[in-house]
Amino acid sequence: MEFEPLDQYLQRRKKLTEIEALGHLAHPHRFDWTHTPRQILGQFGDSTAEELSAKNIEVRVAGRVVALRPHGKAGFGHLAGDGEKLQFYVRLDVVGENAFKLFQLLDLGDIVGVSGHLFRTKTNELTVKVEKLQLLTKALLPPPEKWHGLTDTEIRYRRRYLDLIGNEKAREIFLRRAQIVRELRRFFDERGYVEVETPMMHPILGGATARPFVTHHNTLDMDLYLRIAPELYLKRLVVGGLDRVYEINRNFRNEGIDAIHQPEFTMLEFYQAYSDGPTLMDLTEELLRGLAEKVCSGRKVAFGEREIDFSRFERLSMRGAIRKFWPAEAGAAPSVEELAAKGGPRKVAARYNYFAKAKGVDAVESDENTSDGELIGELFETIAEQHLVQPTFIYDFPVEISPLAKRREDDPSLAERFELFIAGMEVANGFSELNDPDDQERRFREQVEKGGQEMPKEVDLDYIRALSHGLPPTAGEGIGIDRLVMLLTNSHAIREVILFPLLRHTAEADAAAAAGQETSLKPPDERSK
RNA sequence: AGGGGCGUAGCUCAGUGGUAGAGCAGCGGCCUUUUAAGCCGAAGGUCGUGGGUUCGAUCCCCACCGCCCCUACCA
Repeated sequence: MEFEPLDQYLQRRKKLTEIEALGHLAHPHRFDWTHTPRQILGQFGDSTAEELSAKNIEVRVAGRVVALRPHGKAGFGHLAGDGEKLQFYVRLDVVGENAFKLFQLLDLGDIVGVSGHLFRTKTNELTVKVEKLQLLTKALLPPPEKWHGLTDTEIRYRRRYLDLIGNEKAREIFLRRAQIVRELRRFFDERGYVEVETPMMHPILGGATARPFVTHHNTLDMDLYLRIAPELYLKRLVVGGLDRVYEINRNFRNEGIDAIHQPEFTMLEFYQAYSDGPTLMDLTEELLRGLAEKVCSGRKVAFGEREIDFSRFERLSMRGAIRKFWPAEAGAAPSVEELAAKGGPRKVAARYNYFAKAKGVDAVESDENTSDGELIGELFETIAEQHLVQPTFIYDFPVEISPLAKRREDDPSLAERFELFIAGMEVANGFSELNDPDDQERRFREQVEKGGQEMPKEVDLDYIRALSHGLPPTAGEGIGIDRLVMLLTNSHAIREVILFPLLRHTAEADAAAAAGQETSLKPPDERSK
């Protein structure tokens, strides 16, 4: 196989042949290093030239060649490893003719090991004076352009390895993502939660409202859905006596792709028996504040032009948010009574839409079947959601749009549910879990009757059975990890925080398919010839 | 799906209705403390694809393809 840019690929192959002719192995098995570049800079970054020569420190260090500055019979280069760059200095009279020829045949991107003593150059840069140079791997293709890094967003996503080599920022994002996930685990582990893994392939759709991906198990001859949420399995575990559980894993939703949506995304869900929604709001605040402090070293986090302040979380009821952000030009904001009255939300929506049409902004969408509760949800999303930049909990969701949440004791039209919004994005969703099997079965049946691709086709009877065995009063919550990582890394597209985001398939793949190469996932007997 | 933007050397980008330009990378040469090393030299292009207007199109027009952004579904 040959790759573009072909001239450089062939040139590098030729150099590799020359290197082998010098007696070097193309792919040696090991290199006994003593330090990584990061460790050397960490340990000796403060040592003076005198200290270094007095201590006579010998190191063996490996990494990718990211800069080369040959000077005739000597030369400098930089070696990248472990996220740091270390300079090395090669002299013909030190390494000898053979190794110096190897140095001259090096290309940017090659992986080498150098052995030698540390010193400081004229410009006071900590440097390895190379006594022995070894090729560890030849790079047959060149690294990204050295000034601008890799800027083509498509290649950055499709060939993330190049993005990681060429763009320090990309590397930092994914290291921080790992740190965030580590802190989340620590937070829940410390509080006695058990981490579990529940099925990714579900026989019945449930746990959220979304269009699913469908797959098929051949031996069982059974259609399965890639899960849209783990919720119903996690609550089964609480029935089973795992009073505190969490899962960090992928969900799959067959919906659109944009700056804040990817078909597979990572969700943290956690459940806690003998608790309720309002308690989780406090816990969430503690969790996110602590994360910001640990990961971003402060409660105030830059996000684009704005600054997100995790020290204070606003709390607003959904109806209150509609009132608060009701535009003045649309007349008097609706009263709480009007929003709560039967048929009230429809009148309010009509009033808003009259304004929206005149003003040319988005209207509230509904039809004759839209319930009061659904209209409240629509009003909220249209009027308020975009304004929720600082961390804000919205609570008191209509029960119609909360099929798995417990009703409020004092108002059965409202669910004891909240969502957290930051920078206009929904980041978390939590509630007191509905644990009345009769009410749950009724709501499931309503969903099935309502129909649609995003609704279950059948009632999950085993889940009702589990509830019938008794789910303690429980609170649960889901937090979108990708969006959280966006906030804490100042990233404005979800693709920046997912290593290999899904993209349209490539012209390259299409060409391969056209040329008759097999790219289909169909079983062999169904493949076209 | 609709609206907007972009597509020129391997990369980052200039540019013009009259046969295409820089820096970096690559190639040859000089250079034993450089660091966006430097200097000299040569090479590199179907200007996204197809059609149209024109004496002549990379440039103007149309269509298509690809990517990005916004809007709609969605978390």
